[in-house]
Amino acid sequence: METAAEDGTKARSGDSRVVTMREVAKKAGVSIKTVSNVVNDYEYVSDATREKVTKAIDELGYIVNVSARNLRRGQTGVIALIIPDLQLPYFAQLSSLVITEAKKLGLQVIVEPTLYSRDGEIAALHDGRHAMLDGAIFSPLELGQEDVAQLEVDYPLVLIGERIFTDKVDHIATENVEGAKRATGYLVQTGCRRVAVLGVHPGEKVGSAGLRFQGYKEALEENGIDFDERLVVPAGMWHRSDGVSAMNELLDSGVKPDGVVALNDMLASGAMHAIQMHGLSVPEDISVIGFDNSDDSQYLSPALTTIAPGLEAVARLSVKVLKNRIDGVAPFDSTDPVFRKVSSTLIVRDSTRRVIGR
Amino acid sequence: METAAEDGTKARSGDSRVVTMREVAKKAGVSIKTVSNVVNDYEYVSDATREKVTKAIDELGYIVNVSARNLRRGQTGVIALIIPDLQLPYFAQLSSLVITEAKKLGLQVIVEPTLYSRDGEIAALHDGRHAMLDGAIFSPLELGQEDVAQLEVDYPLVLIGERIFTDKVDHIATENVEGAKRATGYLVQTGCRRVAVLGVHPGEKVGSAGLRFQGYKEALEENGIDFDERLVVPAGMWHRSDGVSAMNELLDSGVKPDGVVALNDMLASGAMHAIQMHGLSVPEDISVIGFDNSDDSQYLSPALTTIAPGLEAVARLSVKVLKNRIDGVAPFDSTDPVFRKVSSTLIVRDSTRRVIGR
DNA sequence: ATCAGAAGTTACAACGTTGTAGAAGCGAAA
DNA sequence: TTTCGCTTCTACAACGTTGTAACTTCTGAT
Repeated sequence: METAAEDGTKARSGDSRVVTMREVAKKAGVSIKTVSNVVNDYEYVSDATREKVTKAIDELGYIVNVSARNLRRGQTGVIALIIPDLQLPYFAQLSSLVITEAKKLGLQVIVEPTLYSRDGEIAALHDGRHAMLDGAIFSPLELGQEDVAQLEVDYPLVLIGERIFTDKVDHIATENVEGAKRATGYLVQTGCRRVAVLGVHPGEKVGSAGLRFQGYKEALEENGIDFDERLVVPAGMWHRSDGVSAMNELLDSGVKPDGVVALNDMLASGAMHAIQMHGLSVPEDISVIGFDNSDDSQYLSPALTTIAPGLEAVARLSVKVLKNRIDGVAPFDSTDPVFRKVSSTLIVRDSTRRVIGR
Repeated sequence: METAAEDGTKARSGDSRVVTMREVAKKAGVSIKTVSNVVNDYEYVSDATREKVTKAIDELGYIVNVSARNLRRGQTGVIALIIPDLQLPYFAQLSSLVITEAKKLGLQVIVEPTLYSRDGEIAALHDGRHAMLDGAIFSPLELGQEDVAQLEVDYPLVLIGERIFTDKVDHIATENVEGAKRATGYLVQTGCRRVAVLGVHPGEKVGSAGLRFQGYKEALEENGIDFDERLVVPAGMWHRSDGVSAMNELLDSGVKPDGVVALNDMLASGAMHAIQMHGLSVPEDISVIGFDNSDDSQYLSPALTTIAPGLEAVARLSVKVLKNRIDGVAPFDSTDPVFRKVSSTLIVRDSTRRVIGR
């Protein structure tokens, strides 16, 4: 079954030796370089020659040796996506989209989960493995504003998210403030006057929790609604069970909210559960709105109204900018680092009441 | 800012040229091959030389050029993981584990989602991109028993899951039958006598749904409980909302189950919701048990009792077997294709009652 | 002192591709 | 006819590494 080759190189198991350009060239009766030219769609190849070569390629089942090409070109066509955890729906979705976008541009993706470790993030950025990567997209979770220096690496890097802000690295951000503002504003439009917020991280400024909370406050202010400290419920983690406890805490405390802005969909899911367990109904008694438009938010009962942060655009833009950098092209006609904020969308489903007067 | 190199090769942006073994060798006063030997931990290098070289490497900031190594060795150290969808928690978890295991063995992973397309699966298996991959792990969803031939590829391939069975390819399977049997048996031990099953795919034999349903039936038989067709609820999809509808259907039909085996955790989550919306409680009125031990099953209310299919083991074994094949080593001392079934575990949480008599 | 064998090191030739530079062919302008 | 420019094709030399085989040097047994 195994074919052992004469020299050190191992032949792939199966029937055939590996075909090289040399053999294709011989069969087609042209030079190796001409085969290369055909493979790379070089302009100045006559139709006759092109056809001869293509035929030979097909007959021999030739495929380019990517390692050799990489060596010669000094590139690999592979980028890294550095994220905290592939199991978090948000990042699973992001990864999926990045992989799809990268494929369109002929890039492959190696996903590198840092598993919530600061050292993991630093290691991923500086790891020698990058020797074989053309660039990286990085979504920090542990690294913060004080670690800006870590981002100065010697390969193309695109930053996503809102943990760190710097003008030295390309950055694709999402509308955390604006999104939460829109969510809160929407609840107000539907008639809510006592809007609670779940999942706040007290003291945090930069980072999803801080920014989303800020959006909540801005919306209240714009709508002339007084901020009420008692309607603010912190939650360190953003799992479903944290939403359950936070909501229970709120309901048991006696304050009666008529709307809830959950800082992510998991919290919203837990909150809805807690509300229903209290014998109240969503959205009649209390409206609930989430954030992220995670894959299963539409399958909750009731289906969750939420903010879609535009991950597709984040994926598309970050891959595009990275690809430009790799190719030495200036993205968006600017040599400076790019900063782009992707706009969010309100997805209205059944966990909120109708807008008044429509 | 950009440094343009003299010849075609682009230097990485930043201050330094790329360092090669040649330069390290010169600095350390040894041959290139000796540097290579040090880098590759070759046994017969004197301590003095090793130190000289290591020092030079550090000072110059040398890292191996993986493309050159790949070319020379005929390998890339990269494997593909072909799965239906990275956004499904089950596959996100699997991917995460495979990446971790692969890293331990010095392999990198390219995740290739086929997005529920038959052509996607076939393309992923036969794609020319595999030129740069050492092997692949494949979890089929669309391909079935009739497609066995598609698995005959000329690179190392490890199959996981239960859609296809063949003795020509290494295969790591999970205990679908046994797991569902254990789940059902456990409900019986806790006193359930009218155990419903949710998510059945009528007519299916191979595949998770068919196998898990079979386990359910075997458990009933072993426990001397009559099979009741009315307690079987089909569901094509396995989303949370499908669990809600299936459970509603069951409860509204008048049959009164005292236990529910949901064929996955999402269905279980939906089922619990429906039960609670009917004013019944879990587990007092109806026990619910899931399957998969998905990441958030512990965060449901109540926390879900479920079957953990041993994905860590699947990941560990599949990567190990693949690595062995790549290295030309016989896994588990057998040259024949490997077939291993990973054992499942019952995770007892709060959605089921206590075992009687304990 | 001699010699076998192990330990330590090295020169050389690949691995398969592509950039460079230039040759060959050909038609049109001078 | 010569010259020029364009198209088409090719020889050659890298890219940076590692396997092979051979060459030293050293150790210890004879």
